[in-house]
Amino acid sequence: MAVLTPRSEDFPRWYQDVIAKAELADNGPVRGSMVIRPYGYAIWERMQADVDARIKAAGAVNAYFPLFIPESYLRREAQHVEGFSPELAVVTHGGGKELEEPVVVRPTSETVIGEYMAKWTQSYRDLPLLLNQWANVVRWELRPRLFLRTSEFLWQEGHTAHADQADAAAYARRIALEVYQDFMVSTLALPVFVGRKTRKERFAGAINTLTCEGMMGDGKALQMATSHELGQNFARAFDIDYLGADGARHLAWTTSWGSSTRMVGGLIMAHGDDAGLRIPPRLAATQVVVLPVRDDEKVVAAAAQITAELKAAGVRASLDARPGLSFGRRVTDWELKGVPVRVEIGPRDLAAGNTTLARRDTGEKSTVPLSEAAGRVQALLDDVQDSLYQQALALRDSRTTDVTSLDEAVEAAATGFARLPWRLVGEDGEARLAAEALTVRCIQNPDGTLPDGTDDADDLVCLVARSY
RNA sequence: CGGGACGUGGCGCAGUUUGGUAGCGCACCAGACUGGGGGUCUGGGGGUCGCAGGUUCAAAUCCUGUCGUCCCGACCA
Repeated sequence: MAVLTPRSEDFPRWYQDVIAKAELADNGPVRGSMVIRPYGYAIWERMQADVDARIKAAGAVNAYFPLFIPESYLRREAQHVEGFSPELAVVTHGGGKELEEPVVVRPTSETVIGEYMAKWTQSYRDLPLLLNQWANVVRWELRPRLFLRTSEFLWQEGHTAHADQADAAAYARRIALEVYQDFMVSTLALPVFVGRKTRKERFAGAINTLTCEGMMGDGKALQMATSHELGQNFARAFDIDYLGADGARHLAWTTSWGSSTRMVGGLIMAHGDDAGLRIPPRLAATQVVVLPVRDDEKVVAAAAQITAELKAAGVRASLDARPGLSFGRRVTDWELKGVPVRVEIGPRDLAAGNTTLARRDTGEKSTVPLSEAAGRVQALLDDVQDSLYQQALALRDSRTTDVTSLDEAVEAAATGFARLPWRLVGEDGEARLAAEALTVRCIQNPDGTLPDGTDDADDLVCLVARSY
């Protein structure tokens, strides 16, 4: 009687089981809405704190813009409104009356922020203007999946204005690499392919979209974050211009970039196993749980002491001495929740002056003297962080196949990613792939780095996969 | 919007064919024994059977209508 549906049997079902059993989220009352439970929200808060610090390190500052946007704003940028219209939630009534102009619930904030950027940008001295906001957005979804695709989700959206295209392009690139990729690699222990989206897959209104694509446990791709060069499209629509040093008026160049609660879904699917979630130590709100094996005064006292020592050493540790729950039950609970390391202590350990350390990533256990426990735990946490990354990387490498034709790509993408020269695909190829439920996830340089600009140089490669 | 299924305690389901006054597993509550990988036992609480009509002595079950949900085909962090 397994706790969860095995991943190999039914991956989507496994995903839902993990969310329910680890108490991450529930469906909301309105179809497509999501209730994020405390344990799931704690994961998001840790992600937020880390991403927020990186955004600030990149020079952007936080602000807040309204949830309601005049419908007319959306219309000002043709591609933008075309891209978002089908998924807009529109408010037609307020205060008991029909509104003269409907307002939309923001699906993203380029338009309102553009309006204010235009006010705030007078001189070249006001640039670059680097803004970010943490907010909820609404995109009415027909096929909701908790964390991955819900009608309302939480995210961070950055919006910047620059004096010239090169500066805007460099910033969009910097965000993709230094904020998103580095966060995913260093904190989420998740390797990502960073590349450029095809013209077809671009954000509505962008001239270039950069993406971080992760591989999930079933070989499907998940777009984990995106960074867009918006060219002068929004600057033109919202009159974001400035007086240059040359005394002439110039149109600004803008960017936008976002990462969302979808990353929680990526975390689950990239690292989870048949026993539940596996949270990388650097992300985990609880890094270590200390479990007394029996409800015995001495054992519990020893467990409490280890917990205190760990905390004093800077480890995020907690004690689980809940009476009435068997040891096995508590172990299973924390495995489901993905806590990286367990410290177990029972009468036998105590008599020998030992404690048992168990790592979540491999299940491996070791016995160490009580006096050394705190120090060993620190080292173990570093090990788990590294090992989760290596496991995710090994999976991705083993399921990424270099191919030389579209037919081979279709075959390889049945189980993972196919990499092939972009010139073999092109827009016609994309249409053919779409018929097989496949998409070009991103375009890269042959060495896997992010291409500069948007030119279709001859040697570019692309990654093709099924995706969420 | 086109095709398929389903609505029965919190969750998952049986019961519907052949009407007889609602049951199982998990979860929950109380107590006891337990505790080195989802423990056992005893007792207990909780359901207008989606909704509205109708047929009948009697409806979860039959009839009509209605609402909702889920799955499959065009977009998306």
